[in-house]
Amino acid sequence: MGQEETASSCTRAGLDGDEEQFLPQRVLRHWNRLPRAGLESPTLGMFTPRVAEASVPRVSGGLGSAGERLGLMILKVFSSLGVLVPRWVVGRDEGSQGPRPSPPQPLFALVGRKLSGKAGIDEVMAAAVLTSLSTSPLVLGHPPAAPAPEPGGEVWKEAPTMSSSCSSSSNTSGDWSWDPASDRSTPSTPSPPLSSHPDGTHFVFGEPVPRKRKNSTKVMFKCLWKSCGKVLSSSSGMQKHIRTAHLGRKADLEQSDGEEDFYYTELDVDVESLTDGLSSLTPVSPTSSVPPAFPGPEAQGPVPPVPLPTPAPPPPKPPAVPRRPRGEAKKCRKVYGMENRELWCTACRWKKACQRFLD
DNA sequence: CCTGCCGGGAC
DNA sequence: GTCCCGGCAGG
Repeated sequence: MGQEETASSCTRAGLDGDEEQFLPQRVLRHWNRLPRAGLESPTLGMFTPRVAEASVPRVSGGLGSAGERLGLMILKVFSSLGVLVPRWVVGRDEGSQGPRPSPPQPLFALVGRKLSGKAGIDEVMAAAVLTSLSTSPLVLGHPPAAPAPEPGGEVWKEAPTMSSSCSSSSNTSGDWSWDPASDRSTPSTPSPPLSSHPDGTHFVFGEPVPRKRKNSTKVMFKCLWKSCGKVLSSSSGMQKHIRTAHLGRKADLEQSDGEEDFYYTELDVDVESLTDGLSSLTPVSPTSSVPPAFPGPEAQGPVPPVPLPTPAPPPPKPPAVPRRPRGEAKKCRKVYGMENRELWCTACRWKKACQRFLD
């Protein structure tokens, strides 16, 4: 069947599923094609794409038509990447009610300060915005529901909303869009400053990252293929690995179409940690690793000491986990009967909690 | 007794 | 990791 067609259409309409994690390399590729005017390269691993909406850049800061062209450029770049520009990038909402939570200072202002107007500046600006985005917050967003059109601002549906073939398996893990409401509800989300810091450091989620690589770090290449995670020290080696191990191609393929690039990413590896093994290489995912904001009573305050269990007497059973109450729903056994055991969900077949008919 | 599923063992 | 089953608890 048209597996590749489906994949490519998903890529165009927006990344989904497994494809999501491959974005950083794509961003980098675009980055590499742009004139960069001495700008830093984008920080990898900061993109978790999800197409939800696009909005037209409304230029703030009096950039005028240059800013508009920049906006179009950015959207062009992002649309070709299959990524949409989150709302805060384009600096909307200046007239809306209430102060915006934090980060969304329009990037245009930043870019406008950095660069003077010249022919061809659009691409440079777009590159700069890529840089800025690469250090921008990744906001866990709402599901790709209909975005509320911005009154007074043009709303640009650049990329189509995700096609049905792509959205069917949509989940919330990679949603990527600005949602002021949800942002307000997550006060613990660090409000990252925009790309450049006066002292020349990049901030990634509040963590200052040295602009220059330290001597103790080494660039490694991590395979992003599902459940692979292989780390190699050379990109060519990684490409070879992906070609042979995952793409089923010949290792000595003289000319590759570059597809391998989608399946690995760079890592800055602390050399010292290498001596402890590579197990700690898993890149910190800005989305998944952020603990849910539980402003509970013990959220602040001193960290409780390690709960040392009282020296337990030998035959004592830990208090049993409370059995989950029996649900109302009929489970596979009941629905299909013992004679149709092959129709049961796996869990039911294993006498585990039913996965098909959840309570 | 029937049902759901926890805990644990085999592979 | 998958797969299986003894046995327990609730109905």
